[in-house]
Amino acid sequence: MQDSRLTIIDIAREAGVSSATVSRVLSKHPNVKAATALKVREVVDKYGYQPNSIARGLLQRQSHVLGVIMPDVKHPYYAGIFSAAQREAERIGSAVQLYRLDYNGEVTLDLVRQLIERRLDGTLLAGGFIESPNAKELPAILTRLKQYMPIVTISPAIPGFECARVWPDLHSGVQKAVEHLASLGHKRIAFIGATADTRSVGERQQGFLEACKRLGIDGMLRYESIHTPTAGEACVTLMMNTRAAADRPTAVIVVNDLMALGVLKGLRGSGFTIPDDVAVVGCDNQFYSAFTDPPLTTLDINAEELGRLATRRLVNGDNDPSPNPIVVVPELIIRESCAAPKAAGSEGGGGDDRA
Amino acid sequence: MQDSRLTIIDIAREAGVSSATVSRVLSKHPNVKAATALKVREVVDKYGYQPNSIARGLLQRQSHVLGVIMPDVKHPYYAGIFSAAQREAERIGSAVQLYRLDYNGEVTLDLVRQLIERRLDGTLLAGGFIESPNAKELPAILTRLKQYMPIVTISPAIPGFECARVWPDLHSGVQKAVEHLASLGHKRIAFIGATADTRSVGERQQGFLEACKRLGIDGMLRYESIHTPTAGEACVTLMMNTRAAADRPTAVIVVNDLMALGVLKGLRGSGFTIPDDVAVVGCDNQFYSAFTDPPLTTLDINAEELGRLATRRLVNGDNDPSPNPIVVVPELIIRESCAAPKAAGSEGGGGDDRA
DNA sequence: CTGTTAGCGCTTTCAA
DNA sequence: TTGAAAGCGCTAACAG
Repeated sequence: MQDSRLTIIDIAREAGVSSATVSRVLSKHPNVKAATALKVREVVDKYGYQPNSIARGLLQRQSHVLGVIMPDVKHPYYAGIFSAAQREAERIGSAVQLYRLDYNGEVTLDLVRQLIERRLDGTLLAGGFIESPNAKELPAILTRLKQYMPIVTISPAIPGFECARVWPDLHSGVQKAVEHLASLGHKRIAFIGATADTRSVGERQQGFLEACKRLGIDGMLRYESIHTPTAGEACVTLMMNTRAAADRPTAVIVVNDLMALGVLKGLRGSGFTIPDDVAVVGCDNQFYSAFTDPPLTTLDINAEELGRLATRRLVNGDNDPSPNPIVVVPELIIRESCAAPKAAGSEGGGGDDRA
Repeated sequence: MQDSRLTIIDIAREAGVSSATVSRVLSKHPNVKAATALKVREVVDKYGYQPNSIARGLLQRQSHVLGVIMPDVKHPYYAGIFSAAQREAERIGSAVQLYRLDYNGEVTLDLVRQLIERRLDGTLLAGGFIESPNAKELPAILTRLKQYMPIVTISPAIPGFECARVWPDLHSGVQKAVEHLASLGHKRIAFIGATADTRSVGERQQGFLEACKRLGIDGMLRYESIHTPTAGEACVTLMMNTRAAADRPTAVIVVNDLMALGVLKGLRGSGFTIPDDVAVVGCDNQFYSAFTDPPLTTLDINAEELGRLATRRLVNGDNDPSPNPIVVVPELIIRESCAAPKAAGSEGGGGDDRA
């Protein structure tokens, strides 16, 4: 832990040149005689000298660090975004720092202060907190942050604040799911995980409702703002066992794959066969979704692509002052969790003994 | 993007004091008259001045940044570690940067150079690359890195390199799994995902083999160095359909939960009932493991705890010069994927029509 | 092609 | 209790 005290001046002295020359050699500046460069490199290698990028950053006014703010990297959706951001940053020699913000936490002045003090080269924000309708101060805080560095969000438009955005077209994505189900013959479909809290969910709901209306489908919303497997299990169990067979949906669309995991389990636990008794569509296309029982038909919103595009945009920010959002179109991945509904009137699954 | 040019000198001038005084106020140094401090704060607030932590870092020789090097944050195990590292770092006002290294990539001089140039306050390493037996240069490279900053690894001991470590006791953990299966009456157990490449797997294998020997169990190793669901599905399908019912294991232990996902699917696909035809134990206790079909009995190696302890150790590094590894004891989470084997000689599941 | 010089924005003795 | 001054390690004119 001592070598780091070696400075460019020591190297310069040892090589019999000035620090400016060493600097030029190190940054591959052309105007250096080959012989001089060689000698400097020898000394650098001999002592294992490593320039201090903090000092360089101070002078050049950039840190070569990008910030990423999200609620939970453990969630595969965010992990995908973060991972992609890291790879993009790596390509241009930058590092990414992670900052956490609870799902419903507000972007606080404190967090913003930290980002600014660290003089990050840019910040990427993703997560429900951006969409929270009760985050009154959000626009002001983001506006402040934006005075100091470029910002890109993976989010719907934020009223009162403009910046570069990347966002999946959930609205039309969910419509694809409904159309798929309709083409299979479903007439009663439930959307599980509806909530008024986040706009990303709002877009899904709205797409769902519109498609149902257009296609003459009885679409029902099941509200549940917590999108965990546990919540999904409870929610679907209640829904199915609480109503007569004729009133039960023959298909469900779940707000995300994580919650769908619980829906699948709840359905199996109540004796329903998937997809025969009830078809299930998820949203996210997580790595595990091809291995559920049965493999889950789901909407791929391509988190990594979102992260990649957002980071790229952040990095090219200056070329691109105030542009339209980049829209990523989700793709419906058809697996085995959907089939045609059983003929109306026949047994509605194993749920009857419970109702 | 202009305000950041405001420096401590501007504030000092505006407040009619020297920059030293502003500095003292900002860092809550006691020797400042209350009135002076107040005036300074007023000016700071008025202009929204934000100190430059890069400049401060240059002087104080620390960046308040920790580096985390791992193969893939998208993998829930690594995501857990990284997330925990972030939280721990946050507590002490530090940020975490992610650096990626492929599973079998070597820790290169280039990566190490970057860490040193950025003058990180410490580095946390986790992942198979640390364990690769063919990484001949690893000790030398890590030794170099360690000259510049504290290092903690989440790994088995690295021959030729000493540093603080945190590691789960996989050896005894897997024994618990075997014991559980033995107590259920299993006599033929397979370990899926064996490999000579990584020592973390080696420890599992060894624990498995020892427990089998001790308990008089016919333990078989299925080699497969790629631990994906797809590989698990292929591996188990081959194993089960390739041998007569009497030779098939009645239980399998899978090297991790991710691969177990595929094993479960392969087994179902071949017509085996879980747990009656074959019991399955995973390893990791991922968030999805409670929601597989059936819910997976698994060894919880507690990635977040590993990450938390490792980070804490990194931060307290100086108090703790060259200590023993911290060992985390995994816990067997019993769910529904294991049961007693069916009476010997009875139908071995749906696999027969294939053998 | 190379050296001198003047900082980048902050902290920290040392004196006052 | 405060200020002056000397850097932290590097880069970027500007001369030469």
